[in-house]
Amino acid sequence: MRKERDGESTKATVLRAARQAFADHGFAGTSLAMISQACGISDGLILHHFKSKENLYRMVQEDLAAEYLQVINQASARAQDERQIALQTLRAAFQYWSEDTAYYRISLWAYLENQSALIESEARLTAGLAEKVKEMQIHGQADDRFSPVALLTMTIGPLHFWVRHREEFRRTLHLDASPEQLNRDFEEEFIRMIMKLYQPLLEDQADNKA
Amino acid sequence: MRKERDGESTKATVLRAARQAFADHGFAGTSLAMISQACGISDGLILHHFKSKENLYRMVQEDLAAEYLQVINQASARAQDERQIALQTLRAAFQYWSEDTAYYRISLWAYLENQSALIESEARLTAGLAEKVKEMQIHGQADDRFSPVALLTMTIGPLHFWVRHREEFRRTLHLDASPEQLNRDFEEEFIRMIMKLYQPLLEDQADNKA
Amino acid sequence: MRKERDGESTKATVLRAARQAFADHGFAGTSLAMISQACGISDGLILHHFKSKENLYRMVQEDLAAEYLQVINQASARAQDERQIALQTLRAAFQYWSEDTAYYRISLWAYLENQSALIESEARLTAGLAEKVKEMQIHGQADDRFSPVALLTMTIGPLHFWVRHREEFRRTLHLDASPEQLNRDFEEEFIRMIMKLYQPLLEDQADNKA
Amino acid sequence: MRKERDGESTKATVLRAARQAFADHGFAGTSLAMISQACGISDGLILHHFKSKENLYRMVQEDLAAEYLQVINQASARAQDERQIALQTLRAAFQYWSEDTAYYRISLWAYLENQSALIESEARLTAGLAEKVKEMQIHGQADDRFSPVALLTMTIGPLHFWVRHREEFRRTLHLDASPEQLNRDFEEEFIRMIMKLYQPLLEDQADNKA
DNA sequence: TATGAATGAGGGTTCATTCAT
DNA sequence: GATGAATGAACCCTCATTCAT
Repeated sequence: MRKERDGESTKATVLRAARQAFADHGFAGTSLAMISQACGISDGLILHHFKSKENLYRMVQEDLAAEYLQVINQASARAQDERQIALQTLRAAFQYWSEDTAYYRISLWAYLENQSALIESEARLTAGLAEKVKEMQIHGQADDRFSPVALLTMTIGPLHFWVRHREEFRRTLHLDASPEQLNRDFEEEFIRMIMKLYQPLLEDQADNKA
Repeated sequence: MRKERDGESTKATVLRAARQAFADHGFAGTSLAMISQACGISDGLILHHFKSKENLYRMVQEDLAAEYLQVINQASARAQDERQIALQTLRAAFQYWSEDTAYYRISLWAYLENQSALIESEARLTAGLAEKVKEMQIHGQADDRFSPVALLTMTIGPLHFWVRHREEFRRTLHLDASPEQLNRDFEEEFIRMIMKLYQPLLEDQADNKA
Repeated sequence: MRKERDGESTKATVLRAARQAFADHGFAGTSLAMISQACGISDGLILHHFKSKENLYRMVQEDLAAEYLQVINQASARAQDERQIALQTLRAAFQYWSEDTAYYRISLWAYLENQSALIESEARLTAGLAEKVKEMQIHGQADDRFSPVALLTMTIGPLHFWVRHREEFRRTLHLDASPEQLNRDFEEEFIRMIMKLYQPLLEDQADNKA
Repeated sequence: MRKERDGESTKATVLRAARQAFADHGFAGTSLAMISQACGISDGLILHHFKSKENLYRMVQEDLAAEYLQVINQASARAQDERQIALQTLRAAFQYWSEDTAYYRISLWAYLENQSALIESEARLTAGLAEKVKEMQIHGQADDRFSPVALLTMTIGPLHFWVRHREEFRRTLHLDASPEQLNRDFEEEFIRMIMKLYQPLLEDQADNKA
């Protein structure tokens, strides 16, 4: 059948199918046969290009990490006003995860399966974000009574939680909006909640306290 | 070898080992042989007691769900002051997850592997919590400019995130406290952040706005 | 549950269930669990009474052989006219097989599975029948140009074949009679065919030949 | 070990061994390990080529059905005189079954195990034969006082019975001819019996009756 | 007599991987 | 680059049988 002899396009095809399969079933739950069937490329050839299943998994993860990083970076680059960088980044992350759960799911799988490749990429990202929060605190843009790590946790944690549970919410709480509408609504609420949380103590409040 | 002939204790032994194994490696990643080796009970016997691997998994999940529910209920029962129920529940959940990640991990696995047993138990729990948040809003104990779902997401999401990433934080941010200390510190910070987030608009703030 | 402590009735219950199961699925295809489930008696107890699965199978076969022998003997005993013994026997066999195929099926299984218990009982029966055919030939009641074995084969073979294929005939040849009616019709035709086949050469035919 | 890398020959080898094994022990009684050992091909590879044990069984049956059909068709094609087609077919079937009981046994297994693949092929064959018997009756070559189905049963039934019991006959009736001789003798007797049975009523007999 | 706990072997099947073509 | 034949280990599960109770 497939005799195109184009290694690169073959690899890309495999990576696409593998990403979906790994996202759906994790590393252990995905067999090369599944990927092979999904993209019409014999498992022999898959192994020829990627050495081993584990290596293929790693490449999928690296691909995803790079893609995600790019999305985040582009978002902060797009922000003209420097004060809006944080906001833009947040929105970009939210939208990226909302639209395609592959990254979110594979990142979860990787965590559970102790596959560290993705984890490390995420760790670097987190460290960068923590640094930015600290800067915001220094510039009086974030409440400095909380540690950067704590604020970060309050920021990203809900995003993860939302992506994972939004459908369940819709079902069990009988919310009647469409998934898309629900998502947009939450995004706005989320931004407002984050702003309330981050808002530094107002002077008059500080006075009140005294 | 094993000649105890006590079905109940055998089942308990298996359940304990299975919980650990499933938490560590998920359903697909756990083989009966692993469990068998971990608890010294032949896989034939495991199947004799639990019919199938899937059923064993389900029972592990049911066990966990019941255990967690009990912890939560006991916590809210212990609270003397009615206003503190929410706080107590939050602390109990935080501590339960912090001490033993089995529940958290298996719940994640179940989500990823589309095993619905645990999911449904969680869905019921979430619905109950959303109801409580709504009541808090009615009684003026929570900011009613946000939807209950949104507040809930901002509450539980960070908990999940913390449990999952605390070690990574310690490593990449070079935090020098012990894991236990770090955990206690975060708990306090977390409570304070939640309180800030939930705090209803003060009247004078409302005035300021106007 | 079952605490009647009546070994004999237990054995009988097991034998009944086992006969059906073995008839349906053969020796290899029947598991003790199937029998156990069918009659509500634990497989431990089944083995306690019958030593082994193989022995249980043998007992089922012996039961069947004895039962069949009795039917045949009673038939020939009922025949008042000595000349009708053969006919009665034939009819009895036909009816026994037609009503309950357990004997027929288990006899087939035994043949295929090289389980000799039933085979030997059948062999003795066949030898007896061959002897009777020889006597009929001596008394001028059967065509003596054919060997007893050949006549016997022409007599019993069709019976077996009919029992096995009657349903298939009904289906593929679109015969519209009820199974019971079809069976009765064939029985009569069969008797007539056998009589034609057995009929000794008439004298005038012999003359014609000369 | 096996490094031939010739899929077709491998499949043929497996089919040969499988045919024997299934004929000997039936579907349930045959394990892939048995076949694997018999032909020196690992069960993994067997499954690679045949997908499943059940599918392998089906292919064995299809092979046999095709082979048998060919034998039958060739026999009737060989007959020069049109009146001898029936006879030739009968002889061919008799010889095919006598020489190799694989077809006969597997057909029996299939009947007992309710595996319909072979059954249907046989059903078609039987329907065709019934049609031919009817034609013979129309052309005055077969006694039309009997139904085609009845005549067919009297024809094929004894063949089956003979193949199954000839050895038993030899043993219990102390026949001293060789198996081959016995077989040839029976074939001739069988043909003569069939001819007597099929012979239409002679006119003078009809007269005698009147 | 009766149960069911316990075992160990073997069942069919899937799997990642190797290798000849 | 591409296929699919071939392997062997591991998978879940079923089985007949033993044995403590």
